Amino acid sequence: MANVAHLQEADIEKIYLCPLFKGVETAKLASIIKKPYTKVATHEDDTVLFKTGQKMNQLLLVLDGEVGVIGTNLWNKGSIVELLGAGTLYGAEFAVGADKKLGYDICTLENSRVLTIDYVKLLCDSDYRKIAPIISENLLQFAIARTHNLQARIYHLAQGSTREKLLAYLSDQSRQAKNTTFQIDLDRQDLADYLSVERSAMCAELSKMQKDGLINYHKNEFTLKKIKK
Amino acid sequence: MANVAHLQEADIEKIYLCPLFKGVETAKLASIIKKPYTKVATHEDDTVLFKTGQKMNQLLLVLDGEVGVIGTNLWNKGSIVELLGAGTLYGAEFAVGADKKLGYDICTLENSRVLTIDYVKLLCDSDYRKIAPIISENLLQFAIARTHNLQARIYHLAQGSTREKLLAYLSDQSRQAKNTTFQIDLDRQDLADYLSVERSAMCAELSKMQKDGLINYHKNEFTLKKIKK
DNA sequence: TAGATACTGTTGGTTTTCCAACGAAGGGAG
DNA sequence: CTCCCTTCGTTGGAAAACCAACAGTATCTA
Repeated sequence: MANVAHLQEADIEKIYLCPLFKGVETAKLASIIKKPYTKVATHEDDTVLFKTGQKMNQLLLVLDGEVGVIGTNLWNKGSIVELLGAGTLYGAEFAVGADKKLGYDICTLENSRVLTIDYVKLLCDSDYRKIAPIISENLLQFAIARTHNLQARIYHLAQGSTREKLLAYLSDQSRQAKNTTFQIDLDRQDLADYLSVERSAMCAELSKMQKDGLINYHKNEFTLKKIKK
Repeated sequence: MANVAHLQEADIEKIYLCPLFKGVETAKLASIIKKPYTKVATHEDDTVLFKTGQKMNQLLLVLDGEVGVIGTNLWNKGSIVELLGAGTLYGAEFAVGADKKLGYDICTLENSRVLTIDYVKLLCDSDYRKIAPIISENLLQFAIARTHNLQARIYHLAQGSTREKLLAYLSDQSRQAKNTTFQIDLDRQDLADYLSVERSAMCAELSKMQKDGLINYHKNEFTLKKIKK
């Protein structure tokens, strides 16, 4: 059950930090998030915010808690496609283009506070129009960054075995860090979820890979032992 | 070894059909593809066109043949992330934004004819500037459509078992067709590649699913037997 | 310091997938 | 029609992943 809530100081910060709003004057942004088409609400865990097939006409910013993007097949079996933690903005893609039908359920995974912006109304707002060019540009950057992230995950997920998934993921992390030694953000469970494998099996595979001399690791620090060719 | 080639009548058609150029006057488009920064070349199969880590400064349109996007890990093991068949445009994402580093190899999988547009030069062309607003808008649409496709594939790939992958994929196809009976575009091998499973194992699983009363199929026509709940 | 609470690593039995090989069912082409 | 070639389905042994249960380690708090 949703309850109307109010913006707190820390929330404003999260809004400003959204890539979509980068470069927008804070005063102008502040005026928008005080309009009536912007709402903040608290939801219990396991609350469905938007349902598959429905028209998506809201931007959604998670202020606290965790929200999941859930794919559901015709036999009503659901699975988490993406996690939206605090500070994550979702739905910007739907603000543009003809097909605004949502392909997933959006559902709270914990008690959460969520800000929503009705962008049909937003687009009509004359205050918005002043910052629209910046946001349009940001939206393009945002969409493109997203395609890169999604394509990377596809590369990782499409590998046949757990070992190959790990090697693909770790290789990309190493490239990003420009170093064969680097830290990763995810803990074992989150990494297993990201790669869609069992945590325990993944741990075992990491052990083997270390024994086989491919990698070294301790906690979240990994070193890749590239073979000369 | 790349050979310079020339545009044929059928090629022009493929260019016009690119979503990126939708709504652009054909005459204006024709003038651009005759500029020196647009090139057509034939390549033997297994030719690397662009390499991981290199700066991507070209749009790439496959005119004939097949080109693969290949992820390669630090141990030089490669795997196909995406297939680019005839008519496919690749690289538009890289024309915008700061990080233009390519994360994959682009490599021909057959003898292919490929058109490339150097977009650094393209962006400077005064003829291009006249159509730039349309292309910018198209690019945004293109990027967004791409995020939807990629997210869908992630949903399918992230399923734990072959059966679940198939159910997720078929459910989405059914939704698109707005019908529980529908045809799919992919043959068995392509579907198995898309879902990253073995073809034979997938065939066996389809059989079982039919025996279990979940689906019916014949060749590429499937019917989903949704359970009432 | 002791206890509670994550997070990580290990192990063994069960299930699923891979893999290679083969048989069956369709199309063309000669 | 027959032959060739491609696609689709089946099968059985080998390999890998799942799963549950448990042991080790670090951190935090009382």
